[in-house]
Amino acid sequence: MSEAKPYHHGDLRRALVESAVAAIDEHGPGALSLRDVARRAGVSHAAPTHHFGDKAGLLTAVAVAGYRLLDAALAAAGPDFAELGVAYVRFATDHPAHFAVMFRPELLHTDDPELAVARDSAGGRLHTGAGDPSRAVAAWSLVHGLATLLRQGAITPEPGTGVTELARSVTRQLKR
Amino acid sequence: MSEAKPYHHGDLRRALVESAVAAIDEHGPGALSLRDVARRAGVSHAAPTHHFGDKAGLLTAVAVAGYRLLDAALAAAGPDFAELGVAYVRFATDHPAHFAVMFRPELLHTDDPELAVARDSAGGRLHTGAGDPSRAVAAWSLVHGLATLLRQGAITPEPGTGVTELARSVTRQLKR
DNA sequence: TGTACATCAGTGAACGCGCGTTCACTGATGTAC
DNA sequence: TGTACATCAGTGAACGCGCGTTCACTGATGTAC
Repeated sequence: MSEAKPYHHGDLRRALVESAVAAIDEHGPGALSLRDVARRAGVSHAAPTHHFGDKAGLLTAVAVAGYRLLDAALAAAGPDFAELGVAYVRFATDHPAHFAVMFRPELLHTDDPELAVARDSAGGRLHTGAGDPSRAVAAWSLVHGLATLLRQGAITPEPGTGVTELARSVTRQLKR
Repeated sequence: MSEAKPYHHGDLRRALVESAVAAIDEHGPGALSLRDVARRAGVSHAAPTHHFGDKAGLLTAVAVAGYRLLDAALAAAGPDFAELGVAYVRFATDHPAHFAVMFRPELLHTDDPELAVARDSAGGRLHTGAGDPSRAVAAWSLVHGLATLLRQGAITPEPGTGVTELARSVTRQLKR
């Protein structure tokens, strides 16, 4: 509650990731600037570089956080395929910045080991419910496409219905 | 064949759109710069502005070209839903730059009338084969998701099979 | 056939801007003794 | 309890860069008479 701003932030790394998410929500991952992130967090413009090395490092941290959130959401949804699909779509609409960054590999340090671990864990959950490979590709395509089109506003849920219902009705169109 | 470069290009507008497509293929639509496009076309850096007004104008021209290409591809595919889906996925992998720009509305002049006409024409064809609305959303999500994931390299066709076969096997997973 | 003039296409210099990154630095914290 | 020192976090000035856009301009073409 003190007015005086301490020299040491305490948890600047986390704060910078949160500022980056806010910036991406507004302007997209391609337009992210380290200086803007620093401004949002109220620190000097060189601070993000100090913590993440470079811009791709910061975006990689956002992607890792995203995969962990997705992993947790899929874990909570249980093993049923339809519920996994709904959770995937809900994750994309609830965390659009994370979702966007996760699928922009050209902006990331794709060789980051933490990233690989987080991605593989979430990816594994996604495959559990699918059945044969062809069906897995179709299922992933279906929910990924719906998530993408919703995020872009190309599709909007009908008034009175939510994302969850829409996702459920769409996953039902897949053969059992 | 003359070495001398004429002052007037003849079809610079078209050449600039093609240069833009090449640049987007390499670096993505977000990283497009007018000066780079001009360099590729061998003209002064102010020439693109002369033709398109601003950067969004150039990207809008790319998007319009993309919707017209998609429209033609869908028309050639005929009315069958599965074939429409295959054509959609093939369009995305054959013309990744166009496809990317078409789905980045924040980079475009979305109120451009030519854009609206081209988009609606292609969109209309896509809906013809679908059946009821819920199935149309599912079908679009399915092919759009597959196209997106293929373009990002998140999914790759198995060795020996092509995009067409993969698209067909995926669309088959949708209920009749 | 010739000449004047309007129109359009493309140029190149100049501007101001925000950016990523580097670097020597200072403030704060923790640990050894 | 005190003091010295190492370590880490964050600063702020400086750099060079590529960018979009503006603007007065020049080269080329077409049309009127």
